[in-house]
Amino acid sequence: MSGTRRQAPNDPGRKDRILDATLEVVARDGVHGTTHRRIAAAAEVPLGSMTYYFDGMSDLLAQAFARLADTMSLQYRRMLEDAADTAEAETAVVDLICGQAYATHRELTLIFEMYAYANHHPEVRSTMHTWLLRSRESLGLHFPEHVCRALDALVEGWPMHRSFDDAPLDRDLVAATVHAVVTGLGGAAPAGRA
Amino acid sequence: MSGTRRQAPNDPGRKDRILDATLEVVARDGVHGTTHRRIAAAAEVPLGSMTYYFDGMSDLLAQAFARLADTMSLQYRRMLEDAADTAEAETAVVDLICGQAYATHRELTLIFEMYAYANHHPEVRSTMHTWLLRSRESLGLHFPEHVCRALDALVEGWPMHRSFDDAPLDRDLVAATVHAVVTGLGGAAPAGRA
DNA sequence: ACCAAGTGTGTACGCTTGTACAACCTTCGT
DNA sequence: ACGAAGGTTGTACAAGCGTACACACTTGGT
Repeated sequence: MSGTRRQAPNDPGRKDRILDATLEVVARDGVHGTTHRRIAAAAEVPLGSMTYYFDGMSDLLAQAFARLADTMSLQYRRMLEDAADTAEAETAVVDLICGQAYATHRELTLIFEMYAYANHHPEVRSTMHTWLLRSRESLGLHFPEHVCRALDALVEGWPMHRSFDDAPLDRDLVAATVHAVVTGLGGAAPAGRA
Repeated sequence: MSGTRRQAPNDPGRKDRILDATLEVVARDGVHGTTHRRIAAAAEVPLGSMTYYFDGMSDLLAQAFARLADTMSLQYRRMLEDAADTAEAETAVVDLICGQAYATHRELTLIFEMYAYANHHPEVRSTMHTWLLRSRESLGLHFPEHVCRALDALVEGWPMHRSFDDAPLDRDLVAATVHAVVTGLGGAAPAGRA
């Protein structure tokens, strides 16, 4: 009457360690410099584990990126959940953009890699799409739909500039812009929409 | 009295054709799937030409991406030069975002690849930086500095969403957002700046 | 017509890669 | 205590890679 499972894994949690190591290598060397061997070395597991736990390189990267998307989505949502009113929500959005806690340099690098990779791998592309929807949903806790779209574009685009610009982001400018979008778009959808 | 040049190239313009082919392959297979052999096939030149014209793969990609940045910068600038007043400039920005003429799907894919690659290659990173400055300069033809920064973030971020969202971009919403940013930030810099 | 001199190329080599798999090891039910 | 079943790994291999380079070709000056 014992279950089908005869033996527990020798090293539970190893799969997760490999996924973490994958993101580490991708952040350091880019997808184009990521190999099974480097990941194995980073995770301190034998090479054979790569094919044992994952069905090839695409599968490995797909799962690693899914993990990244999940982590980021959760942070995103939490920051907006913690806001009590619209004013605090605006501040949260500014924080997301300025990246004190949200998108560190490492994470930004990973996001770039994921974007690029997603364009050539439908499975990752769909993960990306879900992430997008989740972000919008989080913003939706405080703002109307059309404002969410505009804000999310800012949250996406501005940190990217931060990544290639020497000058640090001007927090006051970001705050002013967010405020302009929120109040400027008003409560109603723009002309031409239902 | 003849110059130092003893012989003209047999096939002038081949270097450019290789660069174009490189972008073609990168757009199709991503940087991680780009090889000398595929580029050579796409450009219909022998494999030997790769090492003859370029000093390795990094050099090749760096020059190809520089070409891309140049093309895009020029389009960007032209659209803003053609605007006669601020209202037309706003429309131009909306066009840039909605991507009728500016960032096609192919170009967007290439930009993603370049972003990702730049994070691991200082030379490309600096190309990226120059591009950023040129964009801002183009916007500067019509808008004050701080507005340029906000607008450029939108031009960057929104098309990225377009790339992963099924629903087409809502032009009216984009126009309303651009207008909100331009008028909302007003003529003066936000508090806290000189 | 011919000869340098520079342009262009086919091929070969050493290396790294992804992946498979036979052998080993750990655990659990008995 | 022990066998069997499934978890785990070291190693091997074929494929594909970047790169170098000896050779062939094309051209311009005379």
